[in-house]
Amino acid sequence: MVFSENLPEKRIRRLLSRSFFHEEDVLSVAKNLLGKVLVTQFSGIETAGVIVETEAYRGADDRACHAYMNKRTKRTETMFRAGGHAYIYLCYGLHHLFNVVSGPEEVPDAVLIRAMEPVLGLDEMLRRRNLNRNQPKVSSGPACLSMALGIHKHMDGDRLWEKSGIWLEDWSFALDKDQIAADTRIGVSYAGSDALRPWRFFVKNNPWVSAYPKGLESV
DNA sequence: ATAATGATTCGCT
DNA sequence: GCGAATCATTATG
Repeated sequence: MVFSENLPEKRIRRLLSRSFFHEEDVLSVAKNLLGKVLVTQFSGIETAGVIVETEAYRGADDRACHAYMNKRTKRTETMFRAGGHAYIYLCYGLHHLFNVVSGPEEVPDAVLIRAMEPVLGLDEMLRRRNLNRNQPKVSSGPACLSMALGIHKHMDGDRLWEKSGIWLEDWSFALDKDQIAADTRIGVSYAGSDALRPWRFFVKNNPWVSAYPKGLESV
């Protein structure tokens, strides 16, 4: 499914409420975030994309999660906050990866946002990405997505339920269960058997999804 | 104080 | 496909 082909003239934009991040477990939140719109606004310039790929990370029992075994460090402290905060950290020394904290306070679960389809402020995103036309690599993959939206680790801990610099919206894009597939997460081979968990979720047949498995199983 | 290592991407080959 | 870029975080001494 491609979202930007049939954008309605009149878009009804609703800010995602705080309860969206609280009321369900991290796997459900990861699935529910598909089709939602991630928005940033800096100095009057608004940029946004429809989320098409996510990964769930669960602190309690998931070796791929930074807060595995509920490990508290300076970095993971943000994950222990209540659902709806941004968890942003530097990867490989140069990429700012964006996550949505989920669940109640003290439960260090988060959803990595891996890919989105641009729907607002494309020109600005192309500028940030140093590209001249729309294509998947504008915002396919977590580092590309962050660069397109201007996300930086200094926004770690920001509140996503308020229209400050970064927030989430519902544009009423409907997604059936059979349009969502699950696969193993990317780049977590160090996590042993937890690397096999099918905790990556993505929209089928969307060109911005960063990697497709051999078979496509609906969730 | 030192060393190892990524929830990655890009540009070549 | 491969290697480089590039550094905060973390564990260990």
